[in-house]
Amino acid sequence: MTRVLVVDDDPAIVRALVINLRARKYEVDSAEDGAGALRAAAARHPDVVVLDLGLPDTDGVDVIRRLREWSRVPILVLSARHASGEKVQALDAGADDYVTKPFGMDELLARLRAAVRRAEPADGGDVVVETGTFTVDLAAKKVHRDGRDVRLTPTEWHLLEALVRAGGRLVGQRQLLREVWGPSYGTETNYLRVYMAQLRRKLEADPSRPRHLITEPGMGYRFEK
Amino acid sequence: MTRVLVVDDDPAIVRALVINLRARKYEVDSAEDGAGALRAAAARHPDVVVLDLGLPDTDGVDVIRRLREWSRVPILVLSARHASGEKVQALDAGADDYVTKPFGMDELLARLRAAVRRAEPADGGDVVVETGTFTVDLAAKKVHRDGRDVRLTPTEWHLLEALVRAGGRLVGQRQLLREVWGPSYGTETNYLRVYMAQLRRKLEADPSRPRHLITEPGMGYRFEK
DNA sequence: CCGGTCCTTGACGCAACCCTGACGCGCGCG
DNA sequence: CGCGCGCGTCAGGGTTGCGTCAAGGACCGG
Repeated sequence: MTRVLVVDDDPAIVRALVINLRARKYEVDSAEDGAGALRAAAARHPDVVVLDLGLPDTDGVDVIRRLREWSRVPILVLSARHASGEKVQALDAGADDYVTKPFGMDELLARLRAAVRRAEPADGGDVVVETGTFTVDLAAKKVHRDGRDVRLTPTEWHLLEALVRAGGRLVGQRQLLREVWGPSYGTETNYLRVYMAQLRRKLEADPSRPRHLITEPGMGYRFEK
Repeated sequence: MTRVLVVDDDPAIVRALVINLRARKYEVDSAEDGAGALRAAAARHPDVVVLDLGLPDTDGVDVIRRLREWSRVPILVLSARHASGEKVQALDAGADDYVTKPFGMDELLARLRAAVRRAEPADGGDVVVETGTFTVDLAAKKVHRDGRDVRLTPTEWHLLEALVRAGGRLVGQRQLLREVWGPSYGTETNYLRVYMAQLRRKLEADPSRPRHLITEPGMGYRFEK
């Protein structure tokens, strides 16, 4: 879950933001001055900071600078000042975006999404699924087993991907055929038999007794961790 | 030097931006419609795009989406519309920032600096990638091998860069073609064969048995350390 | 005007992949 | 008990995809 730190000395604005963000499944912390903001940022490591420039104790730009000394968290500045000098200062100090009050909530949320989205892929969001015998990396399109890479043909990979993406649920033969071979297929269940066998030969410890690539007779197939 | 692509159908705005940017030592390209923008982006690989939403040929949001299919270049949207719906659309399509006309030049420049600054370290996590046989310096655009520089042609470099930037993930042939040759390509897989062979000849210890520039038959290519 | 570099394009051989048909087996049902 | 059905296995043949080489043309600098 994405964690947001909201910093503003106006309780009304904090409340409005907290309610809106929580409703959208963000995890929200808040602070009402610069010192509290820096403390909260250090303690909670938010994924994005919404920062009002007009704080009671510190100059907002100074808060940005202090934050930037050790963190790259996206900072979205909120300010009542329209003067371009303020904006330039804040942005050059390390802010990522600058929104003037009064602001539209949906615009702010969109800017927030943009800021978070940008920061994400740096971490590397590969989806890896592990079983007792092998490992599937959906992002890298790689399969690992016993410390070695397993070579899969395109069709084999598509089939495995469709099963793994289903996340343990049963996938009907029709659906499987459509996903892998295209929408005009649906009855060629022999394809499934052949390629499931090949997958099991490459991935299962005992291909004749599959533990992860399970067939549900008459219905379809299922991937189990 | 930072390369900027300016897209606007109003010559006055383009001229103003070009002059201001050039004065600040940016390298500037420009386009006046969506098609030209996509072409220029593919050909020149800008570090940031300034994009007007009101283009004559294409919907601006569509340009963003097309760009995002193959590129992560920061996009700064310029628009005369203040409606928040437009902003949300553009930002969610993949834009990084949204500025309404008329805009202050210094504010725009500050937002541009912010966008570029953000993008730099994201790519530059490991600017230098080493393998057992050769070294790729993404920042300096140089390849080292056995203590000497390897001379790569522009196309060879683009291809290598696209693979290395993927960080071990498989890159599909379509995507590779689009990133290197531009969005209008996608089926010319023979290009890939020729240039992969040249890269392997220059970089692999045994070009006929590549260890780092791997082909996954029917799917794409992969760079491995 | 000439030489070199780089990109594009075509042809060819070879390996790998996809499809297909045949067979065996277990199971349920008539 | 015989039969049909669904599934797993195997092997062969047509086709595709990949690597390689070489030639033609555009572009640039001398």
